[in-house]
Amino acid sequence: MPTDRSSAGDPARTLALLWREPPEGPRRGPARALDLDAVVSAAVGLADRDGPDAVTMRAVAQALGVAPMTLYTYVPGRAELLDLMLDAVHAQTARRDTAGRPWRERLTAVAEENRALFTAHPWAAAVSTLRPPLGPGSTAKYEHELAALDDTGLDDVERDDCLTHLLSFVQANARAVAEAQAARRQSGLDDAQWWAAAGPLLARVLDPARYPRAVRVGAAAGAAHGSAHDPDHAYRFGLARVLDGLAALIDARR
Amino acid sequence: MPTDRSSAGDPARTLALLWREPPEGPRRGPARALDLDAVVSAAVGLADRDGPDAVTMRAVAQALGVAPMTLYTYVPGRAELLDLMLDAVHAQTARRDTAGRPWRERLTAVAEENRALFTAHPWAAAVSTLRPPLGPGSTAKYEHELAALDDTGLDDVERDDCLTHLLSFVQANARAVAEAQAARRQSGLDDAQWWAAAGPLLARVLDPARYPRAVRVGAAAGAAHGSAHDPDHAYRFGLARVLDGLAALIDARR
DNA sequence: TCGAACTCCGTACACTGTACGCGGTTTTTA
DNA sequence: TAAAAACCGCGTACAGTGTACGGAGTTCGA
Repeated sequence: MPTDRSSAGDPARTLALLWREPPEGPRRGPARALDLDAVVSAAVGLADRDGPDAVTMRAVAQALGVAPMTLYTYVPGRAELLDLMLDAVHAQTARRDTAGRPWRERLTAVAEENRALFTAHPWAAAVSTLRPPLGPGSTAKYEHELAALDDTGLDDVERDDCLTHLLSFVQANARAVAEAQAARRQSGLDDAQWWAAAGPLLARVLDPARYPRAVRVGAAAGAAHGSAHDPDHAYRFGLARVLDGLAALIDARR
Repeated sequence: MPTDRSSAGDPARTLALLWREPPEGPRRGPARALDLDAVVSAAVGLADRDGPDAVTMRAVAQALGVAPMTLYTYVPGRAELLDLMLDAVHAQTARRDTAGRPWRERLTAVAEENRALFTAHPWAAAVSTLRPPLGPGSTAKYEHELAALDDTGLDDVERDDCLTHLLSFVQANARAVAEAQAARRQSGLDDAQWWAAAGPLLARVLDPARYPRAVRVGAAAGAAHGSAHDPDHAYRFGLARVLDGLAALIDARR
């Protein structure tokens, strides 16, 4: 009987994989054909190209030229694979050195780096970050990002709060982008086609007398950016607001 | 041959359902056993109790005492059902009248109302709001929330920007709550059990020399709120920051 | 009166994650 | 040196998902 007890959802097992800690004791049996990194990077490649839903165990296996069940000797299950994927891309993110620059510029760089991550890996926005993988990649990322809050006069708890707030904003924005992408992929309709189909009915049903502000503001917003919602604009607007909000806290501290 | 062309993903069809516009022309065939509201509220009940994944077509059908395929005479598919569910709960949200109060109080009320919505219906945070259902419920909600930005000196586009920013924050926070709930439901581990299992390995691997800020700040944050991440605290902190950020814009306008 | 349109729905299909167990390979132990 | 134990790869199978298709029964307009 293997020493594996209820493998799925075991935090220790997942962490051991994240940190690439080989199970203690001597190994027997035939040499492995693959290694964990190969599995993870095949999955990342799939997700980058075809979206998060493309990461099925069968698809990853096929990309690697093995049978689906073979993956389970490398990874306890799909959920853990996603954790590993996230930590892997966290490890690869560019980290600008902004030491000595003003805090606003440093935090802007952090936001930009995260935005770049989500641009390169849109699926990453969709996987939960609440309880982050806590692997080497995520930890290094966290360390780097905390450095941007050095010399702000904030205490440790506040630094975590500020960083969480900033990253949560960037992630929310990235999710909006990813959802728009997914919606287009599934429906096969771009924004113009959607409005062409929906417009007549909406015009009949959106009574300006009943919804004066909604109709007016909706039309203005739609005209300003080309579409109903422009995530790029929302990012620029939102980032400025977030930094202004943090400024009220940080500049008061010193 | 029915007049239905490629029913799934047809915006006009979905909008007609949202606004409860009966298809034109006379109806034949036997009287319907259910109506759309019954289907939607059965689905909402299921989601409220058992989470969004519990809303399967088979489960909804069983709750209503009909065969699964029967649902498809009321709703084009699961995606549209989710849109209808969202619009339904949007229609039911409490809307405080804060006319005459200062803008900060009005926006706080809007945030609070949305938070209450997500508390009552955690699944709602998970469904995309990028391109909102645009049904009567969502439209009335939008109208109400825009009223909170009356007399702020902002132009129409800015009002939409500000509201989107605020709501996006509240939704991101609600998603964190929902994800934590889902993680607990699936793993069967509460926060203490997770740390008990993960702690030893983390202690060995999180080298304070390599990750000085991460270890220090992580520990401080974990000690401050009981757990690794406290969404309640994040909400209070974040809302204050968001309002401060908007203040920099609004107070400059007048 | 008859066909069209509509009802509800049984069956079937493609797809998912993954439990179980088998045969072969390698290392450790007796 | 032989047996046992642990491991690899993986074929098969199962429960679950959304939903396409088409049939049987019902109601209405022509």
